[in-house]
Amino acid sequence: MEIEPTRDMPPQYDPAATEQRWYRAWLERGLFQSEPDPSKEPFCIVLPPPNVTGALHIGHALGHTLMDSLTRRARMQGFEALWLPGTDHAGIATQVVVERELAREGVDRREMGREAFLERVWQWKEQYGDRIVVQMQGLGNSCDWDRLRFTMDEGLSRAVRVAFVRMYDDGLIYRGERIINWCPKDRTALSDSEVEHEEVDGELVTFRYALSDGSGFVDVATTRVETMLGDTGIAVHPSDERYSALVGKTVTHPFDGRELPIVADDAVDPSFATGAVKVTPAHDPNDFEIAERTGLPRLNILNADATVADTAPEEFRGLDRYEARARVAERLRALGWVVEEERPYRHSVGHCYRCHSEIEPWLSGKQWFVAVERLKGPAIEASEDGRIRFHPPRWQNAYLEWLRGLRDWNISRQLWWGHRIPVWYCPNGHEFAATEDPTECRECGTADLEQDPDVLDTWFSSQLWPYSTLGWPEETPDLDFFYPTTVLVTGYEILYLWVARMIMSGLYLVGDVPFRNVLIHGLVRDAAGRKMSKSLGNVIDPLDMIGQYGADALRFALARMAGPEQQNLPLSKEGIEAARNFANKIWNASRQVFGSYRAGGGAPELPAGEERTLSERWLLSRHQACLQEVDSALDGYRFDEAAQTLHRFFWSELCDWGLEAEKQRRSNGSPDERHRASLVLAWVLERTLRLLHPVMPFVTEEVWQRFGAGDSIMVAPWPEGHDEHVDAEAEAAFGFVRDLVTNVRQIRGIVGGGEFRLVVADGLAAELEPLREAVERLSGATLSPIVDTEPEGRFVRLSVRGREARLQVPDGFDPGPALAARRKRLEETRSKLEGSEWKLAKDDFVARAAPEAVDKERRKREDLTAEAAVLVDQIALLESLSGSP
RNA sequence: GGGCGCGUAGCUCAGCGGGAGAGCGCUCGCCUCACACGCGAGAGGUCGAUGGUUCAAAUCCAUCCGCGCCCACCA
Repeated sequence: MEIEPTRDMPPQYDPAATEQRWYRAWLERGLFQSEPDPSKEPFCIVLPPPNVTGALHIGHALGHTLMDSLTRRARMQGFEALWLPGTDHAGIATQVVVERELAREGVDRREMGREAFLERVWQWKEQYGDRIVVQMQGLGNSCDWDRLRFTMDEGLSRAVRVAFVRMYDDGLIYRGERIINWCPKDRTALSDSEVEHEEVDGELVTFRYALSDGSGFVDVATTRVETMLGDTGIAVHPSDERYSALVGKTVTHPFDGRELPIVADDAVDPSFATGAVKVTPAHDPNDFEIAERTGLPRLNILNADATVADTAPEEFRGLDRYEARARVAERLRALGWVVEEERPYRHSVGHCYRCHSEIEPWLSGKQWFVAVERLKGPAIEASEDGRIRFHPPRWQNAYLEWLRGLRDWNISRQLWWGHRIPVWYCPNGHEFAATEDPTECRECGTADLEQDPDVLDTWFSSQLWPYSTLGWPEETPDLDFFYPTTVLVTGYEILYLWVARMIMSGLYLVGDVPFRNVLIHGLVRDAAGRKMSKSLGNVIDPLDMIGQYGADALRFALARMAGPEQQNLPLSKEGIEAARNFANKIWNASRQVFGSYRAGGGAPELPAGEERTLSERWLLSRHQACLQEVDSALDGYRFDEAAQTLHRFFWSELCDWGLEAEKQRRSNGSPDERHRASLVLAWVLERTLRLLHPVMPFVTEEVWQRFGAGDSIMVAPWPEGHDEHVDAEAEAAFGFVRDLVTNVRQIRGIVGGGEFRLVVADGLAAELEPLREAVERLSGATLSPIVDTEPEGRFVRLSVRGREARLQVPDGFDPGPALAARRKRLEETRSKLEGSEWKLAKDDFVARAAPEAVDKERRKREDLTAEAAVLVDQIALLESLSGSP
């Protein structure tokens, strides 16, 4: 009887018709929601909040796939699993986007004023801020959307103010006048972590200052000649004999006649260039410090937009910094004071991580800083004593080194969009921080208060994310239950910017680490290993891919690459296509099972052990191995291994052998018999679907529902181990069958007409009898016990795992291909055998190698010898069949 | 200038002390009653180079070559 095609399952899986339906169902049933439940263990991941301005890119897709897989598995394992989503207000990024929009309307934000501008940004946020949320849902993310947070929510804003005030009152936040990283395009200060250093081709210009007393010159070198307009001194190393006589003298500035003292300072490297440094305290961090120590004055010669300020000689005023660079060089040349040709010079220059402009070290009045000295220690300890574990562990060193070298963090930004610094000033010179808007000065009672105009670095609010989203500073049940969170999943690019700061602030403000594990995943690249970028045109858009191949396919393609050691994850359309094919395979294998299995009656149950066939016992045993490998892989965040194990088991074992072995049995007999013959397969399929669900949520749910085994696979329990299914005997016995079949297939080569007959000894024939149909179907040869007389001339001898069989071939059989393959294999076998014999003949090996190694080598020699003999035999027989010598 | 990582089949990578592996691609044959998004059978590698340790090295050590990344206030 034929297997009836399952009526409601078309031959191709259609993700588009499936995914949204299930996502809505999950949402409606509230399956993503999580509340503290003392009867369960907590599991919590906070989503690294994407920028509200952002669209879902492939990097998000990777991180989200990993987080969703972890969360879904934890949920199935019985944890109270919370994946907490949210978005980041992303100070500069968002402000720039809205400014650009305004520019198209011909409006400058400064014209509209702070309040109107902020209103406009909020409007923008209301309109577009949810876009990325919708995109995340398309990926299948099982976030608790009822808890969606935004870094500028009322609650989180309060958390920011409370954190600031607490640190301010504790002396950890201070205001100071120090040189900072200034982005002239965004017109704001940046922290050190927001500056990206890049090698740039520039020029090293060496020029001279004349000594004021006319006794000579001092030569200095610089890559930014324009800064000489702000020079206030010359520094040399104290023990540099070339210059020791000059210390204390002055040089005269060529353009404005200022006298610049020559000072001595240890920071000068006598071996670099001329050994004398022009000191520009307002435009170089080193020079700033030299000036601090030696008392040189500061002279700021740049405006906020990096044009030359009025403090410089008139002829340079208003010039852009690059124009000024050229003009100053030109004027020096005109003076004959450029002593060397300007030399091409490759050096490292800081760039803004947002707009990529060159950063200008600048002295821009007072800025707010976080003093990191007291925060570092606990953060270092937490990692060293294992309270936080990095995956892969090598990131711990990077983290520790960064912390040890960390300097105070500039947190004030000269922007409007963001958390305004909660500090107020009164005309009497008082300054204080408050969590709520004050009405009068705390010290003198005056109502004439002015709030600091700056806002906080975006990362100041995101560093609070793991606990502010759980209700901090209130002592909420959420915070109590879910904090510290389980694992933070992120790329390495924000390890310092974000991860390290969460750890420092969490320890300081909450008193415990924010997460127990940090999973640093690699970077998705194109198939050629290049970074994806718009300019290269090699960007893979996750939304496109979901549309074309389905979310499951994209997720599987990403997960199969993502191990903690994998730094580069090359993704290609072909890879996603292969994953799509896998989803289709799952679908079709299920169709096949449901062709005989009577679905709908709940989770499949296994028949009693003695009723199981050999291939069923084999499949159950292999399934246990699969389960174990998947568990251990996922416990170690080795998604690549888990995905590959599932792929191999499902495709190469379950489908290629488990499903095929008893096709006949499942298509013969009464519906009842066919159902019984499908029980083991259905059982294994149902469980394998559960193992696949965290990575491929949609297709697994769509198929799993047909079992009628529960509300949703999302809340079905994670499969438990069944040690009693591990069956070495069945694995060996069925392994023999597989080898036998493969041997026949190899000899048979091309499926031609005529009858192939597999002739075996009586004992083996009896053993294979229960598998007769499977063997015949899979090998394409009929099985028969040995007959009294030798089979007629046309046969090939087989030896499988030391057991003999003969394959009788039909008249028209062309032994050519098989013959060629066997000859090649014989050659290989002989060369291996030679190697093995040489090894065993060597006294050193037998005497010094481990006894097991020698035994193994002896067995290997025997196997190879036998194999070679069989091959010689086969070749002779095949030759006689073809009539060639 | 420090630190980390990588060079294995055409491509992307696994293996990390004892018989060279996977996926994709390629070749050949098959529309075999779940799936051509499929089935079966194959081809393809001096494991970057040199030297060392070892009975034994893709695997450990050293040096070199090539590539990538992170950190850094050398004008």
